[in-house]
Amino acid sequence: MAVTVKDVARAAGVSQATAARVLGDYGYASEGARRRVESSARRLGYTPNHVARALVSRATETVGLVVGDIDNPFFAAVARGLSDVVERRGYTLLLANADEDPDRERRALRALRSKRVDGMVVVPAPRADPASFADGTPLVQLDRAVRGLAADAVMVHNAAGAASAVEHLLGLGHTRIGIVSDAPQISSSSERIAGYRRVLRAHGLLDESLVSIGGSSREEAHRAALGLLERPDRPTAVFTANNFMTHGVLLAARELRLRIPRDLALVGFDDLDWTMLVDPPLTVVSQPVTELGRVAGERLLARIDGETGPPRRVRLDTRLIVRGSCGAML
Amino acid sequence: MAVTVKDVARAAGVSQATAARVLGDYGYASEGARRRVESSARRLGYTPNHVARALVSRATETVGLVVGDIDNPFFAAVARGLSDVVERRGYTLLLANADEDPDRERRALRALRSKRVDGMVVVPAPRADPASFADGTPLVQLDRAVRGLAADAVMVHNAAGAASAVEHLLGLGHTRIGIVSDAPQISSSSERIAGYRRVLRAHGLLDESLVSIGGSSREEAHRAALGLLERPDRPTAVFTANNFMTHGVLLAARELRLRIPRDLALVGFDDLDWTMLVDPPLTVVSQPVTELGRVAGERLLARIDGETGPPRRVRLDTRLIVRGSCGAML
DNA sequence: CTGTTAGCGCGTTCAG
DNA sequence: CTGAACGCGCTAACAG
Repeated sequence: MAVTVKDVARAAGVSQATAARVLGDYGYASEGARRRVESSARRLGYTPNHVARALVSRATETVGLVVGDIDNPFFAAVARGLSDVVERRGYTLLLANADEDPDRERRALRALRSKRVDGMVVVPAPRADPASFADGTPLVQLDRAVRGLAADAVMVHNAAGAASAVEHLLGLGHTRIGIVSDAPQISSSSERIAGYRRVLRAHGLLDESLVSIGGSSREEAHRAALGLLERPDRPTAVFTANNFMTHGVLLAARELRLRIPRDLALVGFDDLDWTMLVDPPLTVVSQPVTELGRVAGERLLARIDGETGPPRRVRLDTRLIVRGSCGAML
Repeated sequence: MAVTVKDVARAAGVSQATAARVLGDYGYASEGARRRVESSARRLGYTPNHVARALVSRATETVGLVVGDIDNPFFAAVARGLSDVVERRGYTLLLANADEDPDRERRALRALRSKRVDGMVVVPAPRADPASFADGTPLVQLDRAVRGLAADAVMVHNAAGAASAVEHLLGLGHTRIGIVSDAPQISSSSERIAGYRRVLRAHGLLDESLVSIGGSSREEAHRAALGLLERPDRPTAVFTANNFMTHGVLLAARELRLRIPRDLALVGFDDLDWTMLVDPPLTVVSQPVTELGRVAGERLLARIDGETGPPRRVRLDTRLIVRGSCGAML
């Protein structure tokens, strides 16, 4: 079916080596040979076989991306940023969903490794096993870092971002501030929780009964939020550690007929398309998600290009965007 | 760096062929040999080399996905559904963004072909060139179909979906119903526009000045919506042909201080996470997006498995979900 | 059951 | 500048 270099060579009346040289654009070739080869390649519809090329060059020009779920807008934006950067260099993205499950993640990593990706960026699952990453291929972690894994990582300033949210709420006069987060086994979440705790503790306002920690899905966030908000002594403000948690709180607030911001102030982590479409528009800690993917891509390309040296950790800044979900400043 | 079958064979004291047989799990091997090979494979940390395997088996166990932009929730959900189906069969997803640009699409297709994907599902760009798809590898189109391209396609009943939206509006007493859509070169959009026109024409209410057709981005949709809604004789209801258009109309309505549904009724095509979070919750024509990806995956696998026969077109149903953006029934 | 021998398609010496 | 010859890592006959 597929036409090979050999076919083209025969048609052009040259050796396979010569044809390979002009098609692969390396080594010498006379003007005449080059023209003949190129024309018969076009005529026969030659398509280079990357898998054969990869076998000898030991480079697939492919990078792997392992995320929790591409259907989560955070991961989708990351994928976009990464894809933009690596595609410009001729790489293609191999995608795998791990669903925040270490086993699926291990399998995904094994598959990518078998396919001999030139490098990979991974958003590690909670309780990920550092050993499953250990092997020669360049790796950069994104959003979270696995304990005991010596590899590049690009993340945001999670603690500072969370702190900015809590301080904003404090400045508005709130004293009972809750948090809804997913598992602290996710390093970014644990850093956000830590930032939240640090600020409240400094103000003597930390109340552990207002800390609600649950699963990673919208549904679990919804349940967690209900648990926190149904109580008579519910918090007057809530900080959510990621977009799914924000979604869950919004749903719960609606069910309990809590008006935002009058009955409940809200600051979410991560900005999304729809945060300014809801009523009131949401005050959020925005993170440069696409940029996260781009920076991870650049880091990875640098490693693929042979950069050595100790693991590098890059932190990007978050930005508090004040909209309407906390009411007006006093 | 990488340990090969030959290395394992040597360590286990058997021939390379025998080691290959147990590692590849095909052909005969005695219990003893199998054990020795497996243990040395584990000890050496053997990872099968899929690129070598693919070279001889002529199957990469990889399928390509070409979408407009993975950052669009519609495409992300499609990717998820497709990924679920093909991963279960051991395939991995190779992802490419074409940004609704035929040139980028052509390049993406060429790259995927070079990488020798076993098949691909493509959401064709507007004005896509049928010729760029023509080649042996199994292909299924998703959401839209290219004119003159004889290939499987899985789509929704676009015209019927649009009609259900317009009829809903008509039933509520609206007589000036507008539409905001992206380019009709996208077959799904043109079918939605056609459905809209058909119903209104049947009622003698079609007014071409209420038809607003623009680009595919949120920004262009926003501008188009402003153009339609700023006029004194603006429509009392709008149907939007996809989620970006819905976003644009919502933004424009807010800027013009049009209250929904009192000043403007809205039905959107495509349901999203946030449609029930906005106020009022949006009435939409919901399409089974993840299912679209799954069905495309099954179609593709069938073709990869050797199914022959004429192109098959599959249409999935949409469903009108009535929420609050059109007000109450009279 | 096992080892030997060929390739898969392409990049890469190394003589001409 | 060009061709012959070899090897990347693995699957696939085919004799033993």
